[in-house]
Amino acid sequence: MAYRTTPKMAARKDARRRTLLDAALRLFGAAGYHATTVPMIVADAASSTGSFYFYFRNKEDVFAAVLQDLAARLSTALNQAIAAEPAPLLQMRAAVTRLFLFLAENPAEARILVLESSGLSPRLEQLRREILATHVRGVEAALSRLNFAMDASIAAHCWVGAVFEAVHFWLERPPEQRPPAHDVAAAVARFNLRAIGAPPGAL
Amino acid sequence: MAYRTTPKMAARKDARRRTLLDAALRLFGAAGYHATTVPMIVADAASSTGSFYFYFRNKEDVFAAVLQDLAARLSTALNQAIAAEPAPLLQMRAAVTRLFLFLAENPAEARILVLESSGLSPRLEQLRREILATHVRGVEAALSRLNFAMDASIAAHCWVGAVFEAVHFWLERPPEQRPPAHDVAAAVARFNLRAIGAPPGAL
Amino acid sequence: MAYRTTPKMAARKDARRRTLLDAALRLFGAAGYHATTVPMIVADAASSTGSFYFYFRNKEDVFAAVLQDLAARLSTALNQAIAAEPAPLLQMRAAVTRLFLFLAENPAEARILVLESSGLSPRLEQLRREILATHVRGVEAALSRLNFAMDASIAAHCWVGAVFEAVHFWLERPPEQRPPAHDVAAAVARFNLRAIGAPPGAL
Amino acid sequence: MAYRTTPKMAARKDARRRTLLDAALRLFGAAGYHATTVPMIVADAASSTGSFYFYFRNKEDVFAAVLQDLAARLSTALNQAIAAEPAPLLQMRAAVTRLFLFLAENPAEARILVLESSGLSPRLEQLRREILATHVRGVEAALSRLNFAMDASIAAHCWVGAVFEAVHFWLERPPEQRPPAHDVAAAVARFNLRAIGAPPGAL
DNA sequence: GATGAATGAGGGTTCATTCAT
DNA sequence: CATGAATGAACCCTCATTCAT
Repeated sequence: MAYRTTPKMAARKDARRRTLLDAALRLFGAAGYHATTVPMIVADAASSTGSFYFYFRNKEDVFAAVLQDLAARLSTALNQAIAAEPAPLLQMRAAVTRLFLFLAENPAEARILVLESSGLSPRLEQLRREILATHVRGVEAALSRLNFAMDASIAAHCWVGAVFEAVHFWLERPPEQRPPAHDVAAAVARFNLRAIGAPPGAL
Repeated sequence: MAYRTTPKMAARKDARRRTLLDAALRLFGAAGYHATTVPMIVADAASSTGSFYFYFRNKEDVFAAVLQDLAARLSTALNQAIAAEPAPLLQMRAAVTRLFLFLAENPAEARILVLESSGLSPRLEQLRREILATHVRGVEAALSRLNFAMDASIAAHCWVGAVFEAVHFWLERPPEQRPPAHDVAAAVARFNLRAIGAPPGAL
Repeated sequence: MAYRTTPKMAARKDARRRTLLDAALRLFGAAGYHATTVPMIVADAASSTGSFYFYFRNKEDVFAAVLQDLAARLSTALNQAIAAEPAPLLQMRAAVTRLFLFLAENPAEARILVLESSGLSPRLEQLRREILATHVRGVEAALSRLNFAMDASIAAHCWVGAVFEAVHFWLERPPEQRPPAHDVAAAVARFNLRAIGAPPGAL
Repeated sequence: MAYRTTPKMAARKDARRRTLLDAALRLFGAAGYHATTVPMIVADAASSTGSFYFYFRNKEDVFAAVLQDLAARLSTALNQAIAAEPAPLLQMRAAVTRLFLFLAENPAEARILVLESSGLSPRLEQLRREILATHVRGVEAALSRLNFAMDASIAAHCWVGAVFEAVHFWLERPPEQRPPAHDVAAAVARFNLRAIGAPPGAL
């Protein structure tokens, strides 16, 4: 009846968990889910198998945690970008741009979200799609409000698909050959805005 | 009496290879690359492990063969669709529509191209990008000829990304909830044509 | 102000040990040695791993402690039962009956003694045999005194084996299908007494 | 269309399976289920992990196979012994004797059947008990036919328990200190026959 | 060419035990 | 004395690949 859990210990615990999570993000992003092994994560985090399974139920669980962490950060970034703009069309443009830039600046996150589709468990695939779906729904809602003549749901998916493929293309090129991210983001935004029938003045 | 290789034997050989290839396509499309094992393919093709490794170097090799076979069929389909149209814009619309329909009608192929072939080995990734790039270059060339003001390369990627994501979305819904494939294909075509600045009359 | 070890503290210490011991008994009895983990015991006792290893050397050690505790209680029960009877044959009957009833009334103890403590480490096996041997020797001594014509050692083992197997059989049936414990105990006693040649009048 | 499975290959296959099975029997008998690992079995059989899992679904499966093999051999031995005797009581005596001798001559089998009770999976425990139960039912049926005044079911369990404990006791002694197996078997038989009220002349 | 038994590296995971706080 | 985070050895099992027949 003496030693309680101190705040310092809790901080250590959180730090260790973060270390593992960061290593997982890095490796999942670089090698994909299947090629990343628990021993690899553990080594990269300078931790141990035991610790890993102390903080996460299993490999699937870390991936889910990585995904959720990523979703939260992406969501924050997008909301900030949107909130900074006054009008709907400007908000949509800001959203595309920010999404592109977020992924361009965070390649690990981008690879996980955009191309790590292969053979995840239903639960993980569901989680990954949910992140996209959240974004798609946001676009869809905006499109509906804008009242252009089109199927908002389909257009929203095309919209997101266009961004992802553009990011993928940009990321797969060697860094020194990449055009400035901002320029590409702007071009993608123009593509999408024109696609939904935005007036030329809005581009 | 020594046997020489007769044409009939060569046909047999090709048939066996095809059987394995078809089984692989089916299984990769249904379960994904990682969840499909060589024993599964072999069982599905009513063949044997030994035969498998006679016809293919390894598991990655069948996947590549499946991808290439798929690419050839897709390319044929697209070229036919394009050749049937007189004007550039009509051709581009036909290409989008045909691409969407081809994938919607061949879910195994779609899953392989859109979902499964990401995040695999560099060689496979390369192959997949090649297939995509072929299509993208076609779009890019057409866009350049149309002479609209835009970065043709980026637009081409957005264009393809829009189709893929739309297909993915369409395929992941339960069949009874899917809107008619033709309608969605048309909507996607409109999205893309508008995005590249096609005159409203062309939609 | 330095604290000295007070009697109250010693009591606390013993209490904590007992809590762990009781939890271990419960779990070993319910799930068996291998399926019971140290974390499980610790959780059941609302204690901690650290405490566990303060009071016991290791997992094997708790099991040994559980066995010894059990042996002491069983021994007390048997001695009481025997002391209450005037004549040797009556005492032997009382011993069988009490043994059966003790195990029937304490299923956790029974499973540990009859089922679980076999096939473990030599040290544990040794301990279990010791407990059994104590009882066997009692029977053997009684048999020798009775002077019947037989190998007392072998008969003593058969005697104990008969009781254990009968208990096992009784315990493995669903509670609602079990005959009254007293009846079975009496039947087993008759079996054993007849086996050692007790006169029919003694049954 | 040429090489079929030859008888020679089938024989090899059976031999390999037997090798693994024998190694498993040996090790399970010596160390128990939990202390025996698949690597140990594989090493003892001079085989490989892959082969092991080619012939058996998993570790539990080998144990089941060992148990079934053992049950068949024991059953054969007992049936032969019984068939050789003309009268019921003589048959029962022969059964006890043979059971004892079988276990005394096959220590690995004995340890598996008699004391490897600890913590097996329900399925395995069920299988093990079923072997005993078969024997118990045989005894029970015989007792019922003899029409002695007793609960045949309980007596049958005591009967088997007596044999097992006697075997266990005999086996745990160093070989040079063991009394002749035949003498002990005879003593156990006398114990059991007397227990069921056989007339003194039958002993 | 065809077959399928054999291999073994390597993956995910558990859990008894230790030790800094 | 109490706590629980940290460790890592060892387990069971899968599956791509090889090779004798």
